[in-house]
Amino acid sequence: MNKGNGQNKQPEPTRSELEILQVLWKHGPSTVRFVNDKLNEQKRAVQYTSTLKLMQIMVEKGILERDESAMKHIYSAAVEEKTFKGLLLERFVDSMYDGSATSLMMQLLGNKKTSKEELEQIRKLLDKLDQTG
Amino acid sequence: MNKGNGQNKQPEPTRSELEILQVLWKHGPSTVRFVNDKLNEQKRAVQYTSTLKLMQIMVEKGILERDESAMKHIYSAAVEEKTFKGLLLERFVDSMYDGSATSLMMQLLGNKKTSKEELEQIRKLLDKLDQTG
DNA sequence: TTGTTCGTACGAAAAATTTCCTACCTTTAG
DNA sequence: CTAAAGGTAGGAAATTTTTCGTACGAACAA
Repeated sequence: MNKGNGQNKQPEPTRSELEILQVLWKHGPSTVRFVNDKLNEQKRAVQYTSTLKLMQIMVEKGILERDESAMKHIYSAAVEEKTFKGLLLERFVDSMYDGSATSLMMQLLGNKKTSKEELEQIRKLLDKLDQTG
Repeated sequence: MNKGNGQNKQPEPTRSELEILQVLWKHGPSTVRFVNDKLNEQKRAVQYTSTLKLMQIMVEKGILERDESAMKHIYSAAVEEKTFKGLLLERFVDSMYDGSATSLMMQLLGNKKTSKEELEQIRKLLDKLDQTG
């Protein structure tokens, strides 16, 4: 049981898997060739078949989807970007900041210099939350 | 060169290493026994020597420090919690949110329901940043 | 047709991470 | 003293993750 694909509960994407997801989210459904090129731009050299293999595995895991109708298979993320990142973020907060989103923000605001516009944007969001919440 | 320990640029702590760091940050300098117990509380079973080994490796990497004056070695984090987490956070933001702290916050505030107190706390921080910055 | 290019499939090697076994030393209770 | 309990060291095995070599089919230009 639990062998083929299927939308299992994501155990924890590996770092490489994440990189591939990023490309697909950013550029939409793509060929292996395209993804591989992107990776090689941003990263150290990676062989074409390595990327291929990884993406195939991700299909098995249900992280990616594949359209095989044409010879050049088209891969796309099977998980929605926002949802997925949200999940990872939550885990990050949980493990690193004891689940406190606030303390994470504190750290963030404290560390990096955020532009006035950004601060303003955040403030607006806070206001909106106050109203609705 | 670059073999023993020494404060090299952290390549990327593994998940297990992070778990150990958490314990040490939370409880301060500890014995392997203590850390192992904590891990077993929160996690699946881990053998004592596994934890030991991992912590030894971390010392070699310079992530942990060890006081061997007594028979029961005392381990402590060689990296400052806030700094280290800040670094990881920054990487997280970079890779996941294109470096935009704001969009991360958006996501965070949007997803999880944050208490009024927490929101207020953030607002205060924003004010302070406005003054100083 | 023929060979070159580009694609997938698949097995396995390589590397990195994690786990544990075994040996051996120290401390402590009896 | 002796046995039991608890430490560390280190090698090696087991897993997981990543990379690549090889085979082979389709497309395409010459």
